[in-house]
Amino acid sequence: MSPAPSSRARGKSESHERIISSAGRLARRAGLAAASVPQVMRGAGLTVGGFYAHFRSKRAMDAAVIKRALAEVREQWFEGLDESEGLDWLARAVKRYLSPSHRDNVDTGCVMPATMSELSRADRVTRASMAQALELVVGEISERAPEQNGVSARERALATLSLCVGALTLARAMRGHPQSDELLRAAVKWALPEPSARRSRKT
Amino acid sequence: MSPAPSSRARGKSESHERIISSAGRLARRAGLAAASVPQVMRGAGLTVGGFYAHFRSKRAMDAAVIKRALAEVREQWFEGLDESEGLDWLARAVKRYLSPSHRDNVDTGCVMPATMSELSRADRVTRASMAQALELVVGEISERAPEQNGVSARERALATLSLCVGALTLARAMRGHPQSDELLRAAVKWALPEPSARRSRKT
DNA sequence: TGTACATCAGTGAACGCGCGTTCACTGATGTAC
DNA sequence: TGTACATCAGTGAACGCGCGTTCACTGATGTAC
Repeated sequence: MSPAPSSRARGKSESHERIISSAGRLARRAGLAAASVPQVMRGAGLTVGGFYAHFRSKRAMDAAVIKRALAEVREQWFEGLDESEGLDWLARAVKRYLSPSHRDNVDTGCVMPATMSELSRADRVTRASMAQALELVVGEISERAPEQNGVSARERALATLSLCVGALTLARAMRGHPQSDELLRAAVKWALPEPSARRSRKT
Repeated sequence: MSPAPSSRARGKSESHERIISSAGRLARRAGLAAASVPQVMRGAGLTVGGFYAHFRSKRAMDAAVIKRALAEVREQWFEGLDESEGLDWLARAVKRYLSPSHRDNVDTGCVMPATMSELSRADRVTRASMAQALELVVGEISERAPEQNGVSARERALATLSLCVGALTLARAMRGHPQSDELLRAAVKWALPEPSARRSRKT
């Protein structure tokens, strides 16, 4: 009557997981449009035909993938910085986000630089999925970001996120040109005014 | 021997112009990938077959379109702000760039939010075309941007551009949600610290 | 315990579509004599 | 001035390809008796 999840059902949810993770990898590398159904399924070790047992449409998968990938963005912002607080936490998070290694590590890095343009043109479901996930990121950053000179923690979180996403996207587009590194350094400096400048030797 | 440009030649360069401008419009609205050869030619009042008399390939057109569209970005940053200088100039430029009307006016606005993700994955020619055009924008903003608290004019130009592009892209993706306006306001505030905050009532 | 049937995750071929690119052509314009 | 030829911007049909989606099917697993 209430059948426990059979091993078959577990098999399916494992496949579902592999599909989403394959799609996330492709979306980070080449955008949502390049995460095509055949490519995604091949990346998951499956064949095209099985796709529609997992998602109603390609768009439905897009929405799910973005929700997942933005949850991973949130994890990455907080990962390994548990012991720090306030400006110290923000400085470490921003410097990590705007590092050359994050710029060069497209496959496992933040999904936003690779997909924001597409997302701004996506259907309502995908964008709602994104707005909700992004609000979680902003909310959690706000709880830790210090206010400064009449800028609230939430305003600062929104501005810092914009600055970080913009700078990383531009830096990736300029990859191979000297302006790319220069841009990352300038963005870090602007995200973290005076106080961190005093002890920036540490980085 | 040196035949003056005939009316036929003028006809061709006019077509060339219409093709680039059609592609620019489509790229702003839906990205470079959506600016397909048939769509671009239709928008220029021509048919597919004629395309390859104007460009060697779709990629070659992409490079030309981005160069043109970024030159227009430069014009738009400076347009109508001739009489102002320093922080006053920067404040007006940033507020205009991060205005709700620029966010909503995708077709004629800045090309970057619509194409940066694609550009970071484009071929070397397109990216070189972009890097060169972007350097011009940054250079000209640097000449007018005021330094502040040990941040040079050039660093500030790079950071401000990153912040503006990131915020506009995110705001467009969040269009329809209250966070969209909130994000634009927070980004303006962060781009223009204390001095402009004192007289921000004017806006 | 053994047999017959139901379930259902996944397969693989097929569809119509728009893409980038090619090419034989048309027809208006410019040049030579 | 009039005629024959060359030029060349643009046309439109065709190509092979990968896309999103559908569907009849296979075959392993679970259930009933």
